[in-house]
Amino acid sequence: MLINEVSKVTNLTKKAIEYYVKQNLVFPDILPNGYRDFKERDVERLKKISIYRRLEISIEEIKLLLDGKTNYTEISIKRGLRIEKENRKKAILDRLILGANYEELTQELTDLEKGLTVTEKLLVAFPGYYGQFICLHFERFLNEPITTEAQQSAYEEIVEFLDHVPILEFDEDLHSFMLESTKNITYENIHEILDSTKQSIENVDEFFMENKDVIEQYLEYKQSEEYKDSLAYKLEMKLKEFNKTSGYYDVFIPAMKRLSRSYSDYFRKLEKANSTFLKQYPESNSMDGKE
Amino acid sequence: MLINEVSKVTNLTKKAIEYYVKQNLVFPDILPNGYRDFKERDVERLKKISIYRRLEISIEEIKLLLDGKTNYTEISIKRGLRIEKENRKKAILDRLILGANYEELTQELTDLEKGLTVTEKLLVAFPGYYGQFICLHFERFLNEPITTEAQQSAYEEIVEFLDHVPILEFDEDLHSFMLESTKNITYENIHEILDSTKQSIENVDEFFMENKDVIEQYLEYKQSEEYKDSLAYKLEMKLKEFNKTSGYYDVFIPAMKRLSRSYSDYFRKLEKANSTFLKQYPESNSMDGKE
DNA sequence: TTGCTCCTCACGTCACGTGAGGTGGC
DNA sequence: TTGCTCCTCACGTCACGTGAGGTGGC
Repeated sequence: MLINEVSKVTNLTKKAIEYYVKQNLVFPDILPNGYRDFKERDVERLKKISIYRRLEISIEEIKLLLDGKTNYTEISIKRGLRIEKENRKKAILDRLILGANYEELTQELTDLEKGLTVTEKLLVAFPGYYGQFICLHFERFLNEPITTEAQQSAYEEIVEFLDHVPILEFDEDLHSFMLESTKNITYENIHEILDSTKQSIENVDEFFMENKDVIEQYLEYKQSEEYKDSLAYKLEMKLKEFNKTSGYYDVFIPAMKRLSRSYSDYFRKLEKANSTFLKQYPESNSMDGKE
Repeated sequence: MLINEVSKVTNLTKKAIEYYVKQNLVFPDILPNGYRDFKERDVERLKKISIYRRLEISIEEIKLLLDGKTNYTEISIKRGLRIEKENRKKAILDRLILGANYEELTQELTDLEKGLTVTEKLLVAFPGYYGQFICLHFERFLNEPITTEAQQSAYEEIVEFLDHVPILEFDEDLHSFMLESTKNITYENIHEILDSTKQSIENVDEFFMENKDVIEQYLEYKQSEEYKDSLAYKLEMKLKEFNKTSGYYDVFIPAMKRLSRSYSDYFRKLEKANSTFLKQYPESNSMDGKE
């Protein structure tokens, strides 16, 4: 099929198709006269690409999608963050309408941008779903203005840490395990998970009462051979190890506590919940990984 | 003040400042050695520009803002529409996560894009606040899928109309009157106005009862000499004239009724409200301008 | 030969960033 | 002279659009 016909059936312009060919998104055969010959498989790919582009997914991300190196979840998370950011900026714009003064808005913009910097760096520093999860987790605590010297230096320490933290690399199997097990999750889902975690930490006793069965089942599973042979276990060990050696526990978490009052409140509650948990189930390991 | 110092006090990069100079956003003096000499007034402008850029306002729009040829309201409206669009796209993306099929999503995307096309063309075709108002007004009726031939041809007629409608030009005084009287309005405000209009049309009798005093005061004002000398009157006449001669009433409104079921419902209610109104206040003109 | 399709450059977009190469000031 | 600042090109970015100029197929 020549480019003109492909253009008609995919509703893409010839120039767009040429561009995708040059970007190595599709690989038509080249006929002896130099004409591009698109097969059915190319046309199908182009149709997908068309949808993705109309949803404003970048060429780079489309490549990852088509190669199975990312999933919609990652894109959805980033999109959610982008929309959140636009909403915040619009809110500031609307305060400009109401006659707020420039100094004040400059300060607010700076605080907003600092929060965004940290979330973006988290997303870059930690791979896949794990990065998305901790990104949205900490994002909730990054809306406070930076007013003190201590906060400012904590912020700088965090940025320094995230810029130099060794990249957490997963082998092929762990990576595809994570992709596969999180492929149906959206931005909103993660928010729900985070909210319910917060809820349970606020009302620890109630949570333990209500979910006694589930918790015990979970603990049992975690002791089982089946679990210890699983990729989930391998992943958990890998993350624990990384958190210990990278400075995540020693540098990042303490700095977050100094940066954000709401985070240090959260952390205190978490510690309390954890000790309650340990009293009740002394045979288990702690609930770490939820900092 | 030389560029290095300006860069420090404004927190802009030298390259950004150079770019703004080249784009004629600021006009530093040029010293005999070719160096740019920024005055206090330039620095203040650059500080504003910095805020605007951080809010993602384009250079072109910043020019209009600084020249007083637009206000924050216009920007807020466009921003609101942009965010709305991103939300809709994210919703489609999330349905991709849930495994919706491509054909279906392609159709939805197409419907979405058609709605966006109309809103954008409305914004271009009608100036300032008036365009924003009717844009958001009709936007509420543009979320229906296009399933029939009749709808498709109505859509094409609307696009054709909007692409060729003569530009509604206001003189300097009308333009600045409109800018001035709408400068404190946000995207959300317009939505509130539209919603309350809709409410009053749904419950006409109640509305007339509750607002008897206000309505009568308003009608009296509209009969007064003061009103007939005002720019508001001039604006109203201009819009009425335009709506009659441009095809707005004869082409656009009928096509909208064919395109959108919800709009034709709304229109019918509006007509009923209008005749109730005329029965009650036969001396007044009709309530037109709310189509 | 004519009219159509196909191909590959080359340049433009938007708001700068990243140099290179040259000059001015102390 | 040295080290710093200033200046003006020139090229790159992202996802194409808009031609120009040349070739292939019927």
